[in-house]
This record gives sequence, structure tokens and C-alpha cells, in this order.
Amino acid sequence: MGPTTRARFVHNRRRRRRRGPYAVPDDDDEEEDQQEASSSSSSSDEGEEDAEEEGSGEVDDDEGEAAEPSGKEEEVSPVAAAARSGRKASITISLKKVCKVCKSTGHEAGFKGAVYIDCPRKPCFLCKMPGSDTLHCHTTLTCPHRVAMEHGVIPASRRNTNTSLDYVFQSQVKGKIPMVKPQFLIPNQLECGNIKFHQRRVTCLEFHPTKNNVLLSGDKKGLLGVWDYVKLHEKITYDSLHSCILNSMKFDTTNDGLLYTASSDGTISSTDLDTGIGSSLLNLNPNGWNGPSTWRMIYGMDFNSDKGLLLVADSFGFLHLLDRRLKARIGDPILIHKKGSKVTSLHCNPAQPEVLLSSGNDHYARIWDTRKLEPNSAFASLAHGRVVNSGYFSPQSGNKILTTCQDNRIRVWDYIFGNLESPSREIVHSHDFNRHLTPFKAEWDPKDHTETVAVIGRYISENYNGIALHPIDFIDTSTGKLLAEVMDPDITTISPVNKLHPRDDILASGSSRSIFIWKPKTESDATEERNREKAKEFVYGSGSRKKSNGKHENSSDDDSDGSCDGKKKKKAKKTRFTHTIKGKGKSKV
DNA sequence: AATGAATGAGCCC
DNA sequence: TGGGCTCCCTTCAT
Repeated sequence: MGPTTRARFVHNRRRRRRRGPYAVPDDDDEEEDQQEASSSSSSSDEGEEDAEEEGSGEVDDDEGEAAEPSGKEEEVSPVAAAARSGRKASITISLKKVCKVCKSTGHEAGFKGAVYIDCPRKPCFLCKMPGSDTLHCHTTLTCPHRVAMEHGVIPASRRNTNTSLDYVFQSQVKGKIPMVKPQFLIPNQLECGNIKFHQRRVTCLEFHPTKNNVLLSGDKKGLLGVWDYVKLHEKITYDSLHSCILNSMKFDTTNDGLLYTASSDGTISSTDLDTGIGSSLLNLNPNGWNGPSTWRMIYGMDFNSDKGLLLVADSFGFLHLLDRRLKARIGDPILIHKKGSKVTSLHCNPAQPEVLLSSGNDHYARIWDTRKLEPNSAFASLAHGRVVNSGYFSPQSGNKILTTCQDNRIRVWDYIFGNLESPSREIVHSHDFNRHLTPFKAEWDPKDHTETVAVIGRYISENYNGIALHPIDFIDTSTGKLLAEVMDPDITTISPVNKLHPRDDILASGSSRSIFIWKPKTESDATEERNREKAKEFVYGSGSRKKSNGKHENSSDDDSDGSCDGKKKKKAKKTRFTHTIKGKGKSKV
């Protein structure tokens, strides 16, 4: 914590608190104001200490501080801080624990070992209900949705239940779903990991539609990687397709070799993967950079195979239609989300390609008929609590909708032609984020005929025997039940990008700059693992939440991978990848 | 080991 | 409507 931070801290005491949809009640601010006035003593536990803080003036209790390992904030001279802020030195000294989140005393937030201790004054980080110091409330650690994930479902408040239409819908849905659910294998065993193939974080993944072991990946720099994860050394990268974030990839369903890519540079590229020849299909910024207010970025894209149409949405709320053969735009752009707001994703219905689902920063997901597109002609507008990261029709019947919203809820609509006023289910799940990460997107398992299983990375960590890990969650969207948590003690980073193989039981995940391939555990894997665990006195994947003192062991991730990477770097600049992990028996150098 | 930067949405004025 | 400020479990490089 630097001196400037300290200065900001002093300054911040005057700030207005942000009020989100689930913001804590007002008394929080009032209390803070009282502290500022330092006149009346607060009724809270911290009151005494606050008074001490404000009143004690120049004295710094160094002796008391020495025993406080986490009292970093106090080490900075307030005089220096004040000097930097250009004001006369008004000395603010905290003697006791200071919460780095709410800046008040008496408690501390942050990691204690692998367990994150919440600030009791803040909303639950998972379900966003008010913090534990307010009436009837809890912190993230004790959130009912966390303790038992299967209780994370909030049933929809369906006013029109039991209408005759509902029965019709139900029977129609049921008619399309095979009654016998095939055995579902969770790809929970780390097969291989490719390290620093990408120089920036992975933003999208896609399996090749016909070549079974080929995975494509895009990153924040616009690099496209094509990788055969069985023949580990077969890798091709394209670095000149895009100049920044590769947001979406789609194969031409009529030509497997043709890949369309959408980027925040405002262009759509078409690349022939057999010849490596690429061409630009669309450029929304033909006049170059004229500042952020005019720069158009492309996030959502999908391909309508019936019409040979490419649907593209920009960061100003507009939808563009593109004829693939003519390589020309069709008609004028149409406003499909709030003007000036980002359209985050597009998806054509697999059963009826003219039906389009769009998601946006304007807190809505919308269903459109692309045959009669006009502004405000949406078939339905699905309201969400915050930004909608993604929306997908179910992969086979196209009858369901799955959305991921930054209000930490996954929403499911069971029948798109039914009552869409409110979702059939809301599933509380941690996937909101604050900058720096690729947005989380819950995605259907394309192989699941029952159209219930979805996969999504988890933001908040769980303490798995002393290591804070961020699992990749498999969720039963019909019940909200957590089917599986996929993680590995060597992967301590968050995996926001996940893709399930269209035919095999394989999961590809993108975590920061690395890509990982997961397969189901075989019997021998399981035995081997049990033995290893025994040896290590380490019960992996039990989901038990024991206290421990190992914080994020990020170093373990970097240790072997980084050193390997370093050696590779000397050899060849471009071939930075090829380091693989098989299983979890990693030897540290 | 501490620190800062990259970076986007929400909210306030 | 736009600029400015803030933010909670990041990640990585220096």
C-alpha cells in the first residue's frame, strides 16, 4: 500500500458510496458520516476505536502495530501522505485493524490462508444480500447458496402458472426430450495444459466442428491459435487477423474450413484454415481511430446457415447483417439494444435460425425474428438485474434460453414461446467480476439431449485443503444443483472461458493466458490419485472447507510452467508453448 | 515482497 | 449526456 493510496484513503472518507441494485442500507453511510464529524460516538462495536482514531491526534502506536502483521496501511507516514496531497498535514492514524474494503476499524477483510474473510458491512459477494452486520443477513462465507449449492435456485414467481398454455408447452417440451438420460461423464481430470501459448488472456475457445482434436483459441491481443491437443506440437497461430480482443469465433456450417472471427478492432475476418488465407468481411471503423466515442467494437456474432448470413452486433447497440457470399452488408444497421450500449452476444436458434437472441449491456436479452427486423420489434425483452454477458438457446431443440448476468445469477427460460415475463429459474452463482477478466458465460453442453447441463467458471474461490481454487462448475439448470466442480490444485487462477466438446467428453478451459484440456477420470486415474492423496495426506476434491494457512499458491503455477517457458523463450520466440501437464503429479524444479 | 498497471461498469454531478 | 471517480476474492511483470 503506497503513500498515494494512503492519501486517497484519507480523501475517500468523503466519497459517496456506490449504490448497486443490492446496495447496503443507508445507515451504513450515516454511520460513516458520524465518524467524520467525530462528534457522537457510534452505537456499533467499532465506535470506541473510531473515536480513538479521530481524537488521538499525533501519536502513533508503533509498539501495538509491530505485532500486527496485516496492518500495512498504518506503515505510511500520514505527514508524507498529506504532503503529497498538497494539504496541510492533518494526521490520521489508525491504531487497530482497518478493513481494506470499507476502511472502518474493528475488523479486517481479506484472505486468511485460503479463506476469504468478508467485510461484514458489505453485501454478500455471492447472492448480494446485505452484510452480516445488518439484520437477518449473512456474509459470503455463510451464504446459504454457498453452503449448499443446490439451494441456489430461486424459483420464478410465475403468475400465470397452470394456464392451459402451460400444459401445452410442457407436453411439447417433454415430447422432445428423451426420457432416458444418457450417463453424463464429467471431464474432471486435467489432461494437458498449454502454457503461454497466448501472451494475453484467453477470450474465446471453439472446437473444430469436424476435426476431433482441434481447438481454436482467441486472446485479448487478437491472436488466433489452432491447436491439436493430441498431437501436441501441431499448432498454428494467426497474429495478423485482428489487432485487439478476439471476442467470438464461428465456423461456416457449410464449409468446415472457413472460420469467421469478430474483434474489438471492429472487423470481421474470414479465414480459410486449410490454406491459411484470410480476408476481411467487415470493418466498422474505416476511418481509423478517432477516439473511444466513435470506435466500434464487435462482441456478438453468429452465422445463419439457412441464409448464409452473418449476424454481427457492435458496441453501440446495432446489428449488422452480412452476406457471406457477396461479402457485403445487407440493409442498414438496426438498433437492437439501448443506443450506445454494447451488445455482448448473439445466438441464432439452432432449430429456427431466423430466431435470434441478443444480449446487451442495457440489462436485457432480446428475442428477434430476423425476417422482420426493425427497431423495437423484439419478440420478447428479457429483463436482467445487470449487464447480460451471454444468452444461448438450448443446443438441440432451441426451446430453452440460458443467460449469464453480472448480478450473479444464471437464468433459465424453459420454453421460448411460453410466458417469458420472468425466467423459469434463477440460479445464484458467483460470476460477477470487476475488470481484468473475460466475462463469464454459462454454456450448454452440446451433447446433452436433455438440455439441462451447463458449464461455467466460478469467480469466488473455495478453500480446498489449504488452497484457494476457482472451480469450473457443471450445473443442472433444471434444478440449480451443482453437478460437479472441476478443479486442479495446480490451477489457482480463474477460468472464465469454458467450452465443451460437441461429441467427446472433453472440456477446454481458458484461464488467464493458459488453455487446459480436461477428460473424465478413468478408473486407473482414480486409483493413482487415491494413492497419491494418501501419500500426501491430501484429500482432493472432497469439497471440505477446512481452515488452513496456505494462500493462493500461484507460485506453483508459475514455478514449473514459467521456468519451462523461460527455457523455451531462449530457443525460439514463437514456440512458447508445448509444455504440458499430464495428470497432477507435478514435480517442482 | 511489494507495487503498479491493465481495464470496464456503475454511479454521481 | 459525458466526464470523473471508484471498485470486493485478478494476474503478471518489475
